[in-house]
Amino acid sequence: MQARSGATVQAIHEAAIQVLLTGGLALFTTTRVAERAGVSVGTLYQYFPNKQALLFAILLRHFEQIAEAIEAIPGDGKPIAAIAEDIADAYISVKLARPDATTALYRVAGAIDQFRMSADVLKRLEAAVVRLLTNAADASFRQAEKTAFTLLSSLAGLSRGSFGKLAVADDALDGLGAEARLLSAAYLRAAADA
Amino acid sequence: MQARSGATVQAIHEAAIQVLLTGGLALFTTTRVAERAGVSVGTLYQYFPNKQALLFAILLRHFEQIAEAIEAIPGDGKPIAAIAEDIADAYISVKLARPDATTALYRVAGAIDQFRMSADVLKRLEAAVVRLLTNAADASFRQAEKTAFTLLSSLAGLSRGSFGKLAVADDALDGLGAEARLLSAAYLRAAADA
DNA sequence: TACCGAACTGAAGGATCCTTCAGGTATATT
DNA sequence: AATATACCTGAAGGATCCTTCAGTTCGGTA
Repeated sequence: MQARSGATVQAIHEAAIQVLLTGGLALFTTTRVAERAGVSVGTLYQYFPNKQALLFAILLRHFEQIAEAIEAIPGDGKPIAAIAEDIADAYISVKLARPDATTALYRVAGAIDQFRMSADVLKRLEAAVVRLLTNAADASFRQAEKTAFTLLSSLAGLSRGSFGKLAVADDALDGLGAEARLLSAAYLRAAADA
Repeated sequence: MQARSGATVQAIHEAAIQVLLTGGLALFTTTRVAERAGVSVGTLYQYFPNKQALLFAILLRHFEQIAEAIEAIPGDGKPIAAIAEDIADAYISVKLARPDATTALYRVAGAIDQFRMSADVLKRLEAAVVRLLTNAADASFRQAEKTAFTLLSSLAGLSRGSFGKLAVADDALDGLGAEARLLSAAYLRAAADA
């Protein structure tokens, strides 16, 4: 009995991403999403109180996936260089796993007050990085929170930039992983206490 | 005779930023912008063919300001460390000069197909950075374009993240300049040919 | 089979919004 | 002062869109 509804939510979720991908925010319509999901608008509203909530839900889930990926990194005292690459890999791998979803979500980001609505997930993300920094074998961080924030923000920027460029250059994603590792390692080395 | 219209365009421009700042994209309405600018909707449509064009215009101008700031950096062979800090300073200073405008524009970014609509300015930005990298006294860059892109993207991410955090933390901008310099210098050092 | 609740449908209400255009007002020129 | 030109006004047309809800279908149960 739950099977039906579960599949429906999943379908709506997926349809939302597709609609976002094809038409952007401007054509992101509850009716259109429902249609694409193969259900009626009424059904959509049975699972999401309003349009914003739907938008927020898919954004939230994406952040959670990134958080999970970073939390899954073993925390035993590895050298900072290794940690840096692990974080970069975790971050980028989630983005690359669903390039379409990633692209779609970058279009929503502006419309939603990201920090006010998903401050918890962002904190969780930051905490996951802080934990890794703190456990580094060969370095310590006086301002681990700030360092984690800068690292995550810059990785986000690089990712966003690369996916954005995809619209005009097919090879925009080439070497993204390598650049992310380079950036991550360089910054963490520099941010560590001398 | 041109004075009137010039002031009007300027007023609309400014009003657009304010409206964006108060209500976000959802409440960004041609009528509202016109009202805030102290003119009628008809006047707005005399200078901008449609809503998107207005949005695009303010986004474009912002990018141009950043490009100008980076192009203004002297290109004589300075060490890479100095160049890195110059770039970071130029970038961040534009953002900090009008924090409200910056915040407002980050909300538009998603709605507009950034790369398709302003590819020229972005290329110009990238070229300005490439020029500086090429003229560095103590380093050479095999892939100057890619390095410039990564640098700019990561700076954008850090800036965006910090301004976004402003909604929940008043001191989010503290130390932004220092972090940007640290990030920029660390990455460029690492990206330079060994 | 008859019944019940969960899940789903989709037309319609109510609210904006974008854009146009016929007409008004200010400034400059002759 | 009269005329031409540049600017500006704002009501209204036309198009969506979000959201609701009375009614229908489906899966399981007695």
